[in-house]
Amino acid sequence: MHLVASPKVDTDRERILSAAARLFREKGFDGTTIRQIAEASGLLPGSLHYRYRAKEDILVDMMRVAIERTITRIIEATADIQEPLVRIQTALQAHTEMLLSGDDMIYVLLFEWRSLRGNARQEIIGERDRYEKYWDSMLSSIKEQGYIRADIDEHLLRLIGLGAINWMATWYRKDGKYSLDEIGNTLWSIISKGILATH
Amino acid sequence: MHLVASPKVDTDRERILSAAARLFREKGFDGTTIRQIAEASGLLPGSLHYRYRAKEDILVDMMRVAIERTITRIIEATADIQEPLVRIQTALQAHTEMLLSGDDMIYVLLFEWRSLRGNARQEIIGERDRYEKYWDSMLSSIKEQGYIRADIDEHLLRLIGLGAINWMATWYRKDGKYSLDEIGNTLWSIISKGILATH
DNA sequence: GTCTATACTCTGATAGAC
DNA sequence: GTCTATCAGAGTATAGAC
Repeated sequence: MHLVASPKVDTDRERILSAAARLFREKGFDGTTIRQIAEASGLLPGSLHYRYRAKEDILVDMMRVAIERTITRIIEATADIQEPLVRIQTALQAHTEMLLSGDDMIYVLLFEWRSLRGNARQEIIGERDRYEKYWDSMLSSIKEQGYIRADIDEHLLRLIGLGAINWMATWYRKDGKYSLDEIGNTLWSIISKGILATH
Repeated sequence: MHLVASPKVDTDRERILSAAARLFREKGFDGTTIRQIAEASGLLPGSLHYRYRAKEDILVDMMRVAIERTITRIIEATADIQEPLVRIQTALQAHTEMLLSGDDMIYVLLFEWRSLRGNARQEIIGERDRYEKYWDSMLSSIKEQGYIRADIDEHLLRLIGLGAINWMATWYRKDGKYSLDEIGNTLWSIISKGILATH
C-alpha cells in the first residue's frame, strides 16, 4: 500500500491490463494463457507473476478499473444537467459510448464475471451494484417528478434499458452499418416515447 | 446417417445434451470437463466419446438443437395471428419464454458461441442468422403496413428489442422480484408506445 | 456399445539465479 | 524487478478388452 502512485507502476499496470483485456475479450478468460498475456505485455511469465500472483488477480484488478471508469464517466456526464429527461438521455449515451468505444475492459466486466470464484465474485458484484444503484436513484427521482409513466417500474426499466445497450457489445462493429449516433438516437427515440408520461 | 431416428438414440442425445447444457451454463464450456458431462449423463468418459468424438461436437450439436427449437417455437406461436402488432407482441413473448423458462441450451446458445472455433462457429452463426431473418421479415412487413414509425430502422429495432430480452438471462431468477408476465407486460408497454406510428 | 486404463499435451504456479 | 527452468496437476483424447 503506497500513498502516492508511481507513474511507472501505473503505466505497467495499464499496459498489462489492456493487453489482457483484449485477449480475454477475443478468447475468453479460460481461453487465454498467462504466457499469452505476458507476451502481449512485453514481459516474461515470471515477471508477470511478480505483479499478479494468480491469473484471477488480473481479472479482478481489470474489473475494478472498469467499474471505476464507468461510474466516474456517468457521474461526470450527468453532473451539470438538471432537466430530468436530458439527464437520462445523457446517461444512456455515456453508457453506450463507454461500452462501444473500444475499451475491452468494460466488455470483459460484463461478460466474464462468471470466471470469478468466491470472494472475488462477491466483491465485483458488489461494485457493480454501486453502479446500478446510481441509475436506480436517478430514475426514481425522475419518476417521482412525474416524467415517467406511473405504471412502469423504474427498476425493471433500468434492467430493460441497460440490457438493450449491454447486448449491443455482441453485435456492434466500428465499421458496421450503424454509427454510434444512429444507435443512440434510435434507442432514445424508442425509450423516450415508450416511458414518457402524457401530461 | 440413418433415415429413421431411433428413439433410443434420441433419448440418449437429449439426456447428454441436457446434462451438458446445465453444466455449460453453470461453469462455462471451458470450465466443464468431459468427465463431468459423462457422469451427469450416467455414462463413463469412454462411452461418451463414442457418441461425440470431441468436446466441441457436444456444444455444436446442442446449439443446433437450441436454434431449431427456437425457430419452431416462434413460427408456431405467430402462425395464426394476422393483426400486425399482436404478431410482434406474441413473438416477443415467445422469445422471452424460450429464454427464461429454464432451457439451458438456449442460454448456452446465446453466451457460449465464442467457445466455437473455425467452421463450427461459422455454421452456428449461419443458423442464428436464419432466426434473425425471420424477425427482420416480420418487422419489415409490419413497417410497410405503416404500424411502425417511419424514422425507426426495423433492423436496428430488432437488435435493440431482442437485446433487451437476451440480457434478461443474466439477471432473471424464477423466484425473483418480477414474474414472466410482469416482465413481458412492461417490455411491451415500453416498446409498443415507443415504436407505434401515430395515425 | 460400454468399459478400464493411459498417453500426451498444456497450463498455472513456483523456485531461485542474476 | 526480471529472467530461466521446471514442477505438479488437470484435461482431452485414445487404445483396446469385453
